[in-house]
Amino acid sequence: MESETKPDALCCPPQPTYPTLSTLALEGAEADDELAKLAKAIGHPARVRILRMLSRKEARVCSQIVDELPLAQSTVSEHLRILKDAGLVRSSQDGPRVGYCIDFDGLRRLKALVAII
Amino acid sequence: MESETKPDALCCPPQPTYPTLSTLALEGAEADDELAKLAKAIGHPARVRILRMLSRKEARVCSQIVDELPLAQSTVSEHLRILKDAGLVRSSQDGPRVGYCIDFDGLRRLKALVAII
DNA sequence: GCGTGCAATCGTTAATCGACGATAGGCAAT
DNA sequence: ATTGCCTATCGTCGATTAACGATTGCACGC
Repeated sequence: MESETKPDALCCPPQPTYPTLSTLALEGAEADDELAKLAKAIGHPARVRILRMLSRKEARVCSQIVDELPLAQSTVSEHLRILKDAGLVRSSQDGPRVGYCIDFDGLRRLKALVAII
Repeated sequence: MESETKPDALCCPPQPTYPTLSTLALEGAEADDELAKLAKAIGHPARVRILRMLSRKEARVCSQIVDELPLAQSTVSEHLRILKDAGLVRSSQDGPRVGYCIDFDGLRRLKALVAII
């Protein structure tokens, strides 16, 4: 996998200083595919709940998220993987635990793409 | 089906004067489910393309949409049904044809729900 | 009434998703 | 090194999705 490895006091590293966000297209076939991919990632109630949890900073460690949801640990892990693949969530190792947080770049991108529909 | 039936010069009737939009919750389990449902509806490139088409008023009649996409008529009809079920699209009969247009209430709702994540 | 053209529905198939239990891997104490 | 905890991955199963061709159902012109 391509995870981050640097631990952090609370959660993930301070975002790699948003790369090429402003140069990305908001329209066209590529943007359509990108929006579809992001939307698909939040197209499940459990994943919306996880995103909301993280955005309130209510829960960050995987086990906390598992406790909040009526789902098996493996299922939650899979939802987290989907959110991570979509670029909406970041993770960091913190000893034996894994901290999760919002990927604000991805979320901003989603909001921008939705806003201009 | 529960379609609209009143034809209109170009497309759909002038939106039934947005009902309870401002009283709907933006958070909580119901809002999560609602967002997931809306996001799922646009979680496919073809449906994003259709929404964009309609928002530009580039194509409104079903056959036009079919012509713009590399998909069979039945497949496009299914995508339109999904968008309609989600409340993102409206339809109106115009003789033997069917006009489609954005449901601005639904789209606004989607944008609002995404914006506050 | 009768064909014609357009769109929705049906029926099928392959692929993907969602969920789970079981297993494997990694890290920190012991 | 061994143990114990936490998370990711694997394997499986049923449900859902996406796509298509074929069929049905309408609304109009003739």
